[in-house]
Amino acid sequence: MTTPHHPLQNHLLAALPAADFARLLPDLELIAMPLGWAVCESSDHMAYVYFPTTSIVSLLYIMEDGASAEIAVTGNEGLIGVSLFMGSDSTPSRAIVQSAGYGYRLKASALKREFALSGHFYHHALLFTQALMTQISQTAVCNRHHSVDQQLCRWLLMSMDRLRCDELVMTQELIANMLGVRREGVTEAAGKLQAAGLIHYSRGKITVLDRPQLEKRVCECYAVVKKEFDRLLPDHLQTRLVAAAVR
Amino acid sequence: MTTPHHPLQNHLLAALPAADFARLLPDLELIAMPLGWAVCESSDHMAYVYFPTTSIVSLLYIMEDGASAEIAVTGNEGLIGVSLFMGSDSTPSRAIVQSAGYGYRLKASALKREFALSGHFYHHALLFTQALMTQISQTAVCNRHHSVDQQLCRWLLMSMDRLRCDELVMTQELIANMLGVRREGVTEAAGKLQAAGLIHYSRGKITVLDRPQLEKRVCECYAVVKKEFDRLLPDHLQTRLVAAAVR
DNA sequence: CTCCCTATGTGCGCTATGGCGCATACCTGT
DNA sequence: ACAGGTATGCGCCATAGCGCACATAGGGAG
Repeated sequence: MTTPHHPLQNHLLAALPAADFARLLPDLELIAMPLGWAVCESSDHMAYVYFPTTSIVSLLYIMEDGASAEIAVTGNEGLIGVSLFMGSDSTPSRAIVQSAGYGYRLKASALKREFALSGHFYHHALLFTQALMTQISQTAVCNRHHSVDQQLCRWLLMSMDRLRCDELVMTQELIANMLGVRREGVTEAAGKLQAAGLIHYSRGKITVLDRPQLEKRVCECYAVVKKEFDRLLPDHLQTRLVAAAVR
Repeated sequence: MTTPHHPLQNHLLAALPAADFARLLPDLELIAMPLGWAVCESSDHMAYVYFPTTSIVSLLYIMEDGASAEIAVTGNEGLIGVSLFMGSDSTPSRAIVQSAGYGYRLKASALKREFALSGHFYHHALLFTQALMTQISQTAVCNRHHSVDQQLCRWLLMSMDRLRCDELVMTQELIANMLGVRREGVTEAAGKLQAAGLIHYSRGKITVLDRPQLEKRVCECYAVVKKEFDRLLPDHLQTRLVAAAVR
């Protein structure tokens, strides 16, 4: 069974009134998003905004010495390329596909045309941006105060929320890059979780076995961000209804 | 000598075309911002946006266990209350006056009226928001990878940039709260800087003696954020000219 | 079936930072 | 001048995370 692709799988697009969506549809271009693809390099002038549907994209900051840290992560609840409508068209961070999948992209010109014609898209885009700011803020706080163990739980939960399944294709090395810690630190933290029976992993594949227990171990940051996304972007229900109708 | 107050001391207001500024002027209310005042509590529904002129305001996140961490800091280059025009009217963080001074505030209703009448203000407000996102992102990265020493340098430089002088009224205890580290950690880091002759401090007053050397010790985060602010908000020169004309 | 590459596991010492308790010194108000 | 509070200094130990070196193991390619 092949998954059918549709722009409505992205919540931001699904939240648009039918007329606005119809106007945008011809400009939406399905695009495969392979693992590791740099959707946007730091300081790149972006020509498109990207709407993930089945992929997950991480915003990463790469330091001068090569060390990295994840700033935020976006799946089908949002978009990549906030700077395009915030007034600039670049940021100092890099966007990397963390989980392969698909998405749609929209030319910057089409985006601006749509913003000029109707305020709905703009409105949702700004709400998403505010939610993104919350996520970034919480990342800052979490980096300061919480252990690798807790951060791994947070990272797993956030990734699961953005996929439909309980299985992630992801090496510990990559997770370490995201969290900005040593690979061994991830090995140790993941080992604890596996010993406790919460997850199972093997050679680049992680399966979550006991999500409720993961939620017990995670720091408050996870809930804060989730709550804020739900508050600011309460379109999840609508999305599912529309997606069901499309299928 | 008393400092005369004027809304144009705030760069965002100074960047407005004369007509837009004139329309806003009657609604701008001068307000004293004493040290430690919570301009906005977390999850507070905001009724005003605040434009610092001579004050500095920190965005703080307070954790469940009481630990805190600074997310970003804003002086007369920006405003407090981004959520008001991003679509919501609250955030999970708290805004605290870090350096006493003055500012102007504007009712949410007047803000929205202005946005409807002209896009200039909106445009600058969004650019500022993007710069703020960069600052928050860099805070996240800095928290992950840099030492307390480096972060103290960053904090001092960012504070100096937002004041006109080289003297900060600030205890090490408060700095520790901002950075989210132990007070003793700040004592130690500040001690090193004082021993090296870069700063002098005594009971809640810090004087920067050798700014160039501070810039040598600071991590890359400081420059990244500064560059981004200069790129996105290149109105500093204009501001000074206007401010000079007003005086 | 075998080989090799890559992912994971482990051990060791090191350093930065946290937690705690307490000493000191300075400023301010009376 | 004095007292009291507050800001700063310091020591001690615990521990999380880093850097490094290397061992092991699973799984795909031939």
